[in-house]
Amino acid sequence: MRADDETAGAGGATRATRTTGVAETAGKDGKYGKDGAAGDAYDPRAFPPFAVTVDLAVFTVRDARLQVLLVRRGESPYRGSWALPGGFVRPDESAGAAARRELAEETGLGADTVRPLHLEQLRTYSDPGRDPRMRVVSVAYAALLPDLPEPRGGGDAAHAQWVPRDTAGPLAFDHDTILADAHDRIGAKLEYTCLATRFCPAEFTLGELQQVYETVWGVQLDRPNFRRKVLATPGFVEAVEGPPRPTGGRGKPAALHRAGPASALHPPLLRPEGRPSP
Amino acid sequence: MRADDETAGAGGATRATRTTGVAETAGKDGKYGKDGAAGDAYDPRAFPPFAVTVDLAVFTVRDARLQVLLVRRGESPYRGSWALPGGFVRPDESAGAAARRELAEETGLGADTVRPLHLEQLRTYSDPGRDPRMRVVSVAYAALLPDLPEPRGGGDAAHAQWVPRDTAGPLAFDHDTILADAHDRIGAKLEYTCLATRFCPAEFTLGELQQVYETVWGVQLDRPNFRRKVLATPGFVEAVEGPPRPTGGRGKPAALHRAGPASALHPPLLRPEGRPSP
DNA sequence: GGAATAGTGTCTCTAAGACAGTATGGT
DNA sequence: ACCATACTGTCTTAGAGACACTATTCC
Repeated sequence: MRADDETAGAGGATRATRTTGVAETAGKDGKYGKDGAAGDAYDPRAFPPFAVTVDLAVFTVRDARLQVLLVRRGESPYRGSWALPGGFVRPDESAGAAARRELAEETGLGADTVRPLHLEQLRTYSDPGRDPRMRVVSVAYAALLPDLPEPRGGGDAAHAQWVPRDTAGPLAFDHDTILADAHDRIGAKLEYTCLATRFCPAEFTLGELQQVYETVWGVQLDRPNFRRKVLATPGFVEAVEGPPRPTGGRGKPAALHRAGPASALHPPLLRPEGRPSP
Repeated sequence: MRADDETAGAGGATRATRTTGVAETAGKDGKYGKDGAAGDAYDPRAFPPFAVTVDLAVFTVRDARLQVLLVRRGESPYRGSWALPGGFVRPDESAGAAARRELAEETGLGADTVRPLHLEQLRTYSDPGRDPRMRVVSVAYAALLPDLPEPRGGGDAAHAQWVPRDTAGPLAFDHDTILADAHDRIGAKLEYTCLATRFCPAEFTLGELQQVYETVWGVQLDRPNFRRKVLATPGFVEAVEGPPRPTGGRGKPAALHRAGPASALHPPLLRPEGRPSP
């Protein structure tokens, strides 16, 4: 598990710009919304101004590898570097809505396709020095996609691209940290939730589901035991009637399943070796 | 487990004010820091302005009850209501640093006392309608305190007060949700981390540690089994040499322990009944 | 002695790890 | 024929639940 607070933010503090004296005053004793020293009249300028963005760590499993959606930056700083997709939160939407909107834009998928996808708020990155130009607070989200037929549509999203997670080189800003946190979180959630099915299409084989676990965790699992565990967990998967599906040419075709109604796994499906993060 | 995205933020959208056309433009195609349509020159006003605050869910176990630190609001809206302590993030500090600063201010504890305390970022609340006056994005933190000798110091913090978690009535803003999320998260983290020792003083008995689990989870645990599990987990607790401590008058004095170097529990200490949240 | 809490020991049962063996498809 | 994958079954072991029992203190 990753250490998870950025409390020691003092390192970036000297570098940060104090934009206005007004802001400083508000932070010190105005304390908007918390105590009443300033009285009821509210001055919209009496708070420190921040930009709020969302950053997305979008994962899929393709070709037995964990892949992440990246964009190439077209402007400085970090011009030419890879970065996580993302953008501004608009004045009239929540961060979650912004994340879903950005996901649709960057993948080129339609709103209907994006709606049922799993979007999970990871954490918020707020170090004063994380963007050299100004104060930006970013709410990070992790998204899980099945390996969709339309890789990234044909719209504005032509610059977004799937990159294997382990070759995702140095990214812009603090996006390496965000990506690592996202990978950790997804791996941990596979243990005690039914999240893995979100990496799979509507109908999938147990081999494909096992592939998700093996790819995200980077381990090999025993097939009979995996099978037993999944089938013994009520509501994790449901058998689909009908003919089995051939598995990539070779071997016996496998029975199809779909995601069941359960969302949590009890007891959890712990990864081998005990340690939560590799 | 609690549903965890606020994607359906459209409900508050109609109520929100569009402050500037500039902001809207920035959100639509400026996309600061993501793509290069606007060129390299950066206009500090070309982003939607947000206020960023931190909210703290500060827990302790006292008198065998889970208690949370609340403040009473002195101004509208929600004047007179209880609320979570919190305040603005300053221009030169991270949200984590702001949370630690606010924790020190609200509890009246010194910076040295506050430094080693566990502060965990929960999630960020960003619904456009969550504050009726303006757009405020709040990063929520959970903090765990041992039952300290100085309940809340003697400074500005006279208005902060410990309240039993189950009687924490309707709170201001969306603080009921934040508090519920915080309780959920703390409960879940007790299962697979050594966090429980953070509720205890430097030296504690196994009975006190068990009391933490029972209080946060709201269940009864079998003492021998709890003992066996804790002692069998390497690095969870260490025996302290010296005389045992009498336990509240009655009964045999208990041996003292201190927190060990481990941070994760493998395998986890699952709560009874299987369900993650009560 | 009785009540209360600390601590030990033991039996049982669940579920995970390991792995042998069978079934059914492709080439 | 051979290989690859799907699926079944069995043995073993780690660890949790349940609970009987002993130890030490205050009243």
